[in-house]
Amino acid sequence: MADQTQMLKGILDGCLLAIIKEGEIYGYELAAKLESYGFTSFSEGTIYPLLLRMQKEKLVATTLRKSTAGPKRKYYSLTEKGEQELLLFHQRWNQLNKTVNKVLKKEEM
Amino acid sequence: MADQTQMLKGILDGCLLAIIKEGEIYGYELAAKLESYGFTSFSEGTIYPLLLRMQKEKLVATTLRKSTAGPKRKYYSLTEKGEQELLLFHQRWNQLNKTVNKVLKKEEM
DNA sequence: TTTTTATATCTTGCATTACAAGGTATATAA
DNA sequence: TTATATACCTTGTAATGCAAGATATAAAAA
Repeated sequence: MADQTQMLKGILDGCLLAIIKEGEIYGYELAAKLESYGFTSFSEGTIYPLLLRMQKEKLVATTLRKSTAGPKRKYYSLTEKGEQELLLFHQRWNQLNKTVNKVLKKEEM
Repeated sequence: MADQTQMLKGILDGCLLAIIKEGEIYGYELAAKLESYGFTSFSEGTIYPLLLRMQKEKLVATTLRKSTAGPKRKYYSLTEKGEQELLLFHQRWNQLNKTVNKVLKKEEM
């Protein structure tokens, strides 16, 4: 049956937007931040394709900057469209949350 | 970007288990019940394959019974394994819930 | 100098799963 | 006998998390 992997579908992108909104951040750092929030460790094969997708959709803008200890970092920031998408995500998530919790609470009785 | 469709992945099956636990129910009825809980209407192309999958995994047991107004109904009930899976789903859902809400709350400040 | 290590990003291919579309069958009512 | 509501199933598609592997840079160790 479904594991955490499946549960993340359609949720991870919203979380990325939320974290990027806190301030410019680059991919490698983002992966670490997600873990610090309680997500199980993230593969780069998950993060980078997602970031590229969001860049294509113009939800995020990017800037390359030199690193002190490796190749250039690609910093992400939210666009106006990204902010709007984040708001929509909030709504979808809250709705889902409410509905699922209703189903689960009912079943406990 | 992801819509409700993607968000449901790995969540819908747990919700089905939760509803079936409330009492024996057949597929067609289940679809209606989900709507009553606040989910947007469900295609039968979503429900039936999922139920068959859960049957194969022995999470649910089935009984055919005559209907008063149509072909036979296939009633589903939880197996012992299904109950355990439901518990695991609860844990996964609560964990996800906590983590995502933490990310979203932070971003609001 | 050469090698190793940590940092940093990207690509390819796979598995899972919600869903649309279409098909079949039964019972009642018009 | 036709229409309608009920009830279930199958096939194919799209979306997306992730494993595995490739590439590149900079600092430290050998």
